Amino acid sequence: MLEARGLDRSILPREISVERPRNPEHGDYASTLALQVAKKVGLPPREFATLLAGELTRTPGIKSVEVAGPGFLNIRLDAAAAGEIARIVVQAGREYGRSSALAGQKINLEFVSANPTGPVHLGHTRWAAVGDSLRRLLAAAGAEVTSEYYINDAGAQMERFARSIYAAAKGEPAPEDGYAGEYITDIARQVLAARPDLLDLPEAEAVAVCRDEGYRLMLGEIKASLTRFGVEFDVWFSERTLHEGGAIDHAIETLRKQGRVFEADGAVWLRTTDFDDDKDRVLVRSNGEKTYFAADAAYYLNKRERGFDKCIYLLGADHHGYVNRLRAIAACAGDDPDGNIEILIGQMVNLVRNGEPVRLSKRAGNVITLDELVDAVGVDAARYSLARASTDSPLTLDIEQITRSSNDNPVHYVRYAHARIASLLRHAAELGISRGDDYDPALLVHEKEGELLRTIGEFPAVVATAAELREPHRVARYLEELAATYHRFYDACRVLPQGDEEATDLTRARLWLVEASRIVLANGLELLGVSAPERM
RNA sequence: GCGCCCGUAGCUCAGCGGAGAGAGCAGGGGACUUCUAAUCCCAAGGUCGCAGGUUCGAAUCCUGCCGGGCGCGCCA
Repeated sequence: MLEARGLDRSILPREISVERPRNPEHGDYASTLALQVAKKVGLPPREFATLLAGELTRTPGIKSVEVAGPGFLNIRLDAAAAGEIARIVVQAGREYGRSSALAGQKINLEFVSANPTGPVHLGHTRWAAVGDSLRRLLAAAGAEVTSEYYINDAGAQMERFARSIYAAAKGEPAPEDGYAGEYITDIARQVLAARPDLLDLPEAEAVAVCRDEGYRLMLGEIKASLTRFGVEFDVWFSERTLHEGGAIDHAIETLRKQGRVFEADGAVWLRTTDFDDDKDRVLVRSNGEKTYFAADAAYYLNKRERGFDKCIYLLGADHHGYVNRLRAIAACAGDDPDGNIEILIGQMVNLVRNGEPVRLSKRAGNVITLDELVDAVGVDAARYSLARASTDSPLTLDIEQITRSSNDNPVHYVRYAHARIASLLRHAAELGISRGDDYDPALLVHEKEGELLRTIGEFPAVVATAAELREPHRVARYLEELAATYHRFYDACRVLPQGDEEATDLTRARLWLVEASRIVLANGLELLGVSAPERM
């Protein structure tokens, strides 16, 4: 058609996008192609669209193509073609939604990484929920992903932690720069139980015992909390091993070879200002101590040496000042700061209780911890509530609301859809009705059936996009839409026969659609780490 | 002062170049001899912070303001 008008195909965009319009009146698919290229073709958009429509209408499976508005192409499939998606979903089962969009990428995904000096609190919990979903998403998109927790067990905070436990063991208040909170007292009690001789030891030795035992106990508690939350880490990486194994010296050497290391004022610096950082960073202090930043650099280089093409960091907004310096580490090492390293910043989680904002402080004793949140609302509601919001926005959770009523959480709406399907399928089994092998999609002509088919067909694209953009909340929002579409279908279309009626071909066709819907709901919830119940 | 993020319905938040701007909750009115009414339907609710610009088209991109959050150590 283009050639007939003396035009070259190069006027077409590299990718022709066909999208699913929000408004069902705009067809099963819609394209803005005519609007985009009409000017180059030299025709009014509507006229060009009409030509395209004529071509498309001759394509098998397409029922109609109409031109709307300024030149939109609204495409409708015939029922048989549209219904094929249910067969695809049922046959793919748990695999439906997986893709190879990110195949070949070896990704290191680091998140939570809470200091082993206190319990996992709410800010970390947001990352636990989002990070673990992201891990599942990246894997579903075909990436080879390793989840990793960086344990900051080498700095001065470990010393403050140890002295805080020691003070508690002696029944004294926490040191001024120490950690307060009941968990310190609990740990002190456990340390005393394990080492009844603790208070008889020389102070330096006792503090060392408190540090080692406290660390072991605290890390165990953190792991237990995360495991209970359904979050798995492939690697628990100790900062201390970087110091002890000479990795920091090795890193400094590597950076020095790149010509980015210099000495000034008796300290060793990395010239991060070569790459967008506000100021250069100290690697080795004038007193000979290596900085936390030096460990960060060594850690990044260690990941790269372990073969990861892409190192993703999930950090809280209170650490966003680290973004440029971390990127600068990669750049100083000769890596691509836009490719080998990727830093995601999540905004704060605020809590409201009785109308009063609850401030979060790790030092204070009244922090909301992961365990407390889970005790209050359960794993499913907690994970879902945290994962359904974009991490770009600060999130306010109302403790009273999510504690008070489970119905206030969209997670129940989605899970209920799954339970409702499971119930229907049980009922079908009791009646001896099965969907059979002969699926006739042409029978699914009801408007609500069409909407449901279109929605389940979107799932793979949602998963791939969510993985590429690192935005798990897209999956949650999609599931809410799918659940709503299913509930509307259920309301409008009777599936099983009533009374003395016999099962028909339509009954069986709808059972295919119902099973396909169940599969997509289950696969989507799995990506969020939320359970899909058989009954509620 | 500099940097990052956010300002969309009463509240919590989606949408981030396309077609009267959406969901959940709260509040109003309907639908249960139901395959789970934990649902559905209807009505109501918005100068998409403000002002310019780019575009056939802007909540969406650019610039500048205004408001809010968080950061800017030879701390970790």
